[in-house]
Amino acid sequence: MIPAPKPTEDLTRRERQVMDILHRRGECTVAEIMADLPDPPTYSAVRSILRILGEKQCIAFREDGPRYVYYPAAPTEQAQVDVLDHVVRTYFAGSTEQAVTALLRMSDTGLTDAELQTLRARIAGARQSGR
Amino acid sequence: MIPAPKPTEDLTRRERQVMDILHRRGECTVAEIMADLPDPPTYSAVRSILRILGEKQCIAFREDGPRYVYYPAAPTEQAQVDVLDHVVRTYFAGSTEQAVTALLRMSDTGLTDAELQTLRARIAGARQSGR
DNA sequence: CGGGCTGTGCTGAATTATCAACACAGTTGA
DNA sequence: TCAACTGTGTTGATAATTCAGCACAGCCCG
Repeated sequence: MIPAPKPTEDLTRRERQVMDILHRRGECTVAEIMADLPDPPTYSAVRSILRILGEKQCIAFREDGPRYVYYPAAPTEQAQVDVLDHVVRTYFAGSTEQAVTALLRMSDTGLTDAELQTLRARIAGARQSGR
Repeated sequence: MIPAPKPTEDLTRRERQVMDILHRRGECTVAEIMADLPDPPTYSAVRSILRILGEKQCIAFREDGPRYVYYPAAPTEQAQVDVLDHVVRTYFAGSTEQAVTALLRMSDTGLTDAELQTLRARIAGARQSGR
C-alpha cells in the first residue's frame, strides 16, 4: 500500500497556509515561509509544521548549501487540476462553463458581457459537436 | 465596525468541510451535513461546529418546521469570486488565462488542444483591443 | 394519554494542532 | 582559531479544536 495518497482535504489551517505559500513561490526556505505567514509564529513553530507536512507526504525538500529548501511533493500541474476540480464541484455545481464565465468576468481581460456570451456558446457548441 | 468580515482563510479543517458541504447543497439540515462529512462524527459534534461557524458569521439558519436549515451567510456568487481569486493567485501565478486553459482542458467540453489554443488567443486578443 | 423519536441547548472532556525552548552542528569572517 | 551567526533535531507545554453526553422540548402514532 502506498504510504499516503495525499488527502489535500485533511490539512489543518496552518498546514494549508504553508502549502499555499509553497505553491505560490514554487519553493522556499523556512525564513521565507515565516515571512509570508499571516500572524507569523516562531521559526521553530514553522519547522514543526513542515515536519508534519513531510510526514504526510505533502512536501519534499532538498539541501541548498547550508539550508533546506522546501517544495510541494506533487507537481504544480497536478495541484492545479485537483483544486480546480474541487472548486468546480463545490462552488459551481460541477459546471465548468459557469466557472469559466465567472473567471473571465471577474478578471481584467477586458471582455464584454457580449463576448462572454459568445464564449459560452462556443464552449457549449464545441461540447455537443465534439463528443 | 462590522462584527467580523469573514476570514475564509481562518477556518479549521472541520469548519471548512462543513462550509464546502453547505456551498455544494445550498442549504441543509444537520443530518444531511453529518451524512456528507468524511469520517462522520456524532450529531452533537456537528452541531458544535455549526455553532462556531455561526459565531464567526460564516453561516445563517432558518427554521423549517421542527428543525433548523443552515446555509452560507455570503451569497454563492461572492464565495465564487473569493475562491477563484485565491486559486488564480495561489496556483496560477495570477494568470487568469492559464486558469481558464487548465479548466477547459481538464473538463469534458470536448475541446481539442487546437481549439484551446484558439480560445487563449481570443482571450488575449480581446484583452489588448478591449482595453 | 404516553411512550418512542427527532431535534436542540448546554456543558465538559479528550484528542489534536500549534507553538516555543533548548542543545547541537556547520559556516563565516576577523 | 574561535566567537558570532544561521540553521536544524528534538522534546515538551500551551492553546485550540473536535467531540460526546445529558437534560429538555415538541411531534407522531399507537
